[in-house]
Amino acid sequence: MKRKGRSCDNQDAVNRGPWSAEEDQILINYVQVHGEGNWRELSKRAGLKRLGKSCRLRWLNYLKPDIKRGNISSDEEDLIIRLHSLLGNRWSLIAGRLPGRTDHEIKNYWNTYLRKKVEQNHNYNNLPGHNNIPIKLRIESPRCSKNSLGIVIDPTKSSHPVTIKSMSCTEVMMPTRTVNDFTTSWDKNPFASTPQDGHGHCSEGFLKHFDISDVLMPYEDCRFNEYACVEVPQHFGDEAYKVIDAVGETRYDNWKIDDYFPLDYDVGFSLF
DNA sequence: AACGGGTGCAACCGCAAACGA
DNA sequence: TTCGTTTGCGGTTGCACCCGT
Repeated sequence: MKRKGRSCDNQDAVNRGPWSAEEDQILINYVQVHGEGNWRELSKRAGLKRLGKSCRLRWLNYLKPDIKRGNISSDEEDLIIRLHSLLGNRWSLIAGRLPGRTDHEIKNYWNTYLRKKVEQNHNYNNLPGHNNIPIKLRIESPRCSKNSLGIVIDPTKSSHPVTIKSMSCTEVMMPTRTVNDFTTSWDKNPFASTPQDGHGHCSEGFLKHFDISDVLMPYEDCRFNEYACVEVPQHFGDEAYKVIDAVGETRYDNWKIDDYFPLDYDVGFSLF
């Protein structure tokens, strides 16, 4: 890849390379007066010998006033790690959950620092089977009054507890089973005693803890690119469900009980 | 002081989606 | 619907800086 401080190719003295303070000021002044957008035209009108694309990048990642740069806090770091494990390299989505941070900065921070840190983290890199897979999944059911069911598996707890949060569901599903064992009957699900209100609805924000080994069967190296199955009670029949990931994005609109979820960060089951 | 390898950051590239005529 | 343009995104790379030898 060629990149020089000043281009000497035929593009009529288009500046490349690092921005000067003067160029920055021109861009800031112009955007303050005329606003963002139409970057190619903006570049011309502002008298910047830069490609429009370059102006956009410079503004969005460095010059925009509400941008926070540097000093990423441990909380932010933690959030980035969890979101990355959930979303993969979808930097814009990750940045969208860190106010003031840009995808650009997060990407760089990840590539230069966090990735190594995470790779060195034994807990992350040495997940023995399912036990340490943190999962957050929500299934929307047409039978639920508020259409939601959430499951969080927290690997930081020594006993691998699972937290279930059910919000106003008329019925609670047990959503996590791995593919190689379908023998455990639904009746064993720990939600049989889910508290309900007088109208047959589960109480808002209901939480229940139980051991993950009760609900997840061991599956050899069940990590990325493996498959897991979500099992629901028989009486849910062939209805289609909506599957939403931990950040609220719809993954499947018409998920059926026999469908599988790839265990990677593109769908419902994800590290987080 | 000189050199070389490692690191971090900013800028660029290619591609695809979104937009608008 | 088509097609050109703009925008957004993620990956890659150039280069300055640091540090050890």
